[in-house]
Amino acid sequence: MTPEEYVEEVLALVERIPAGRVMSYGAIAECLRDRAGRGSARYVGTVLARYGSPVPWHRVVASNGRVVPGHEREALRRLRAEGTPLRDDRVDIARAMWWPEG
DNA sequence: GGGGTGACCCAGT
DNA sequence: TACTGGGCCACCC
Repeated sequence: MTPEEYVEEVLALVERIPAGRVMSYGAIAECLRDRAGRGSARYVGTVLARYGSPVPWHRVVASNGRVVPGHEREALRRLRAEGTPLRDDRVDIARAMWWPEG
């Protein structure tokens, strides 16, 4: 599997995250590990930094609920609009975390 | 082939 | 709660 194909897998998964829910970088990496056989939280972050603009990237947050560095305002604005559970400027991961079925 | 670099994660303080 | 150090992994010089 080429890096380009891995990017496509990441973007496709991010697109499946429902409004009002989120996934962490680590969760995405672990989820794709079965399909792609590789990948890490760090690399998922790198992929979204470079290629994430077309997808709902604001639904991807760090495992501690912190939103995307450098895009806090935009991310929080969109998350609030979707009704994502927030605690101050962080996502309430326990309530918002989403996993694909299967 | 070696080393630098992250939109990370976790445990300890 | 905030900061630190170590581990991590794939890409890219």
